[in-house]
Amino acid sequence: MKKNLKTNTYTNYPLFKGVNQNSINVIMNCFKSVEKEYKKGTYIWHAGDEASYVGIVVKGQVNIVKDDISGDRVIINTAYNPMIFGESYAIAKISEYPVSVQAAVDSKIILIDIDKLMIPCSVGCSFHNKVIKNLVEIIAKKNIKLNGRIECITKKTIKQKLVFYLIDEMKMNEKDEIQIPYNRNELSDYLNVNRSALSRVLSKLEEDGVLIFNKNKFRILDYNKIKEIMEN
Amino acid sequence: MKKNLKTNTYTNYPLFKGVNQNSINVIMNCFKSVEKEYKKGTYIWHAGDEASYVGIVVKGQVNIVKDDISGDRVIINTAYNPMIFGESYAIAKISEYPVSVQAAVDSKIILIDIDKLMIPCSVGCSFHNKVIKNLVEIIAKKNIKLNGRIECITKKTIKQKLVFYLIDEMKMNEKDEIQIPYNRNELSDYLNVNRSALSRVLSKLEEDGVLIFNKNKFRILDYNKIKEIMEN
DNA sequence: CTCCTTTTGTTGCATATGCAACATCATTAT
DNA sequence: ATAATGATGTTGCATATGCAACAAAAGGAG
Repeated sequence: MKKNLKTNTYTNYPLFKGVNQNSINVIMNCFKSVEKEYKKGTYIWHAGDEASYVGIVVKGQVNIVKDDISGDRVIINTAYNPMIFGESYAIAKISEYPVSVQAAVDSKIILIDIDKLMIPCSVGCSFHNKVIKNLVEIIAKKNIKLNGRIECITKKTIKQKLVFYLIDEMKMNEKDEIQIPYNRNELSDYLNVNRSALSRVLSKLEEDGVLIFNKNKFRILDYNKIKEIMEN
Repeated sequence: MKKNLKTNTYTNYPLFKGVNQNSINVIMNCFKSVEKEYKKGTYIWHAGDEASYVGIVVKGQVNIVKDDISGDRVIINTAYNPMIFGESYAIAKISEYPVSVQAAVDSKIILIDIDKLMIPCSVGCSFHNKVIKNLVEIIAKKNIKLNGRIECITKKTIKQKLVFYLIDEMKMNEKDEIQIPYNRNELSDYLNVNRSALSRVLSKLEEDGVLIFNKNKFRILDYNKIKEIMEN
């Protein structure tokens, strides 16, 4: 499971923005970080576990999920390379994770010890403070994303939630055809709607010529109708 | 409108945790902060405005809201003394506020210039870094609260949303009778449900002996029934 | 290829809730 | 006190969608 982290480059990771590879290597050792692989469907951690790590997605995709007593689940957020997850609990000093993290596909994750990350160390880690500053910016952005998430979920109809989500993703990727990181089941968990009801709405939208889709690829055809949907 | 800030104490504000009053006074001047009063219903800022300030609630209550094209609104969050708002946009360097902030009651707000807050100054502000660290912790906690918010909104029924919210508030206040910061209209915006439908559910819950309420005071009577509701 | 599993789409039915219109009660101003 | 305004509760109706059960399609393993 363990691996020599020095062989990888992490300069493109937001967490290490502005830090050169040599420093990252030092930091990584200083952090006592561990790289692990997770098969699709397995959990990086469960809600209720002791909050000890911040995760970096090296490969694959993880969903931050909340399962409830009645067997329902919501996908609260999704992280893929080069994103991180669990950082808020580190900073807010929460003792137990309130959410679970599950590998959506086979994934490779670096787990960093929370204490090591937050307490600047003495030797060799001159860039540690830089990392902490990066962390702050990441959290602030995630915060804003969560606001958008709430906006999406609170739309009245499935149609509106779906369209809001798709348009939002398209804006972010600056493309009018996007590939979403969810299958239907996951998308319904993300939008917080029933899967079959979602299918029904999707079929209707395609029938009405609003959009076309194939698997997890979506393209908007009629922006006027989209606008109409959102204004309704 | 303007006021000499030195006359007030701010040591109990999370933003100034660990900073003594003298330093706070220096910082406040260094920040070029302004104290303003807002009548109930007026806006501290609108979505789309240039993001220039972080707000501190000195008195009253503000709702962070998102209005959409179809005239619906969601209350994303609520801040009262001694909370702050708008800090994420400061740190994430977002140019326009995506949300509006409205005074829920007559309120007194300190507005701090974003740039002044984030860029450590040279003279006299030795505690500036401390403030920034406080800011980080605040954001992380808000992040976690937003997760809980999503969990609440995504409950299936109005009954479940309501109960989830009330129980959550009661846990936080460690009381079994609470006074919520919303009237019915605001509560419906917060839970993202129809006001009259909320009233209907409330009446039903009272009729069934699950809880009692008067205005914005709520008390749980039957925890078994509560449990049943959430497990259903 | 065939078999099995997973993913996705379809459909009938039940129902929670959005909506609108009105009633009741509380609050504030004159 | 009276009037006006706002907050809250009530109710009938329409409907979006949750749910369940099944069908169809796609993907993987042997």
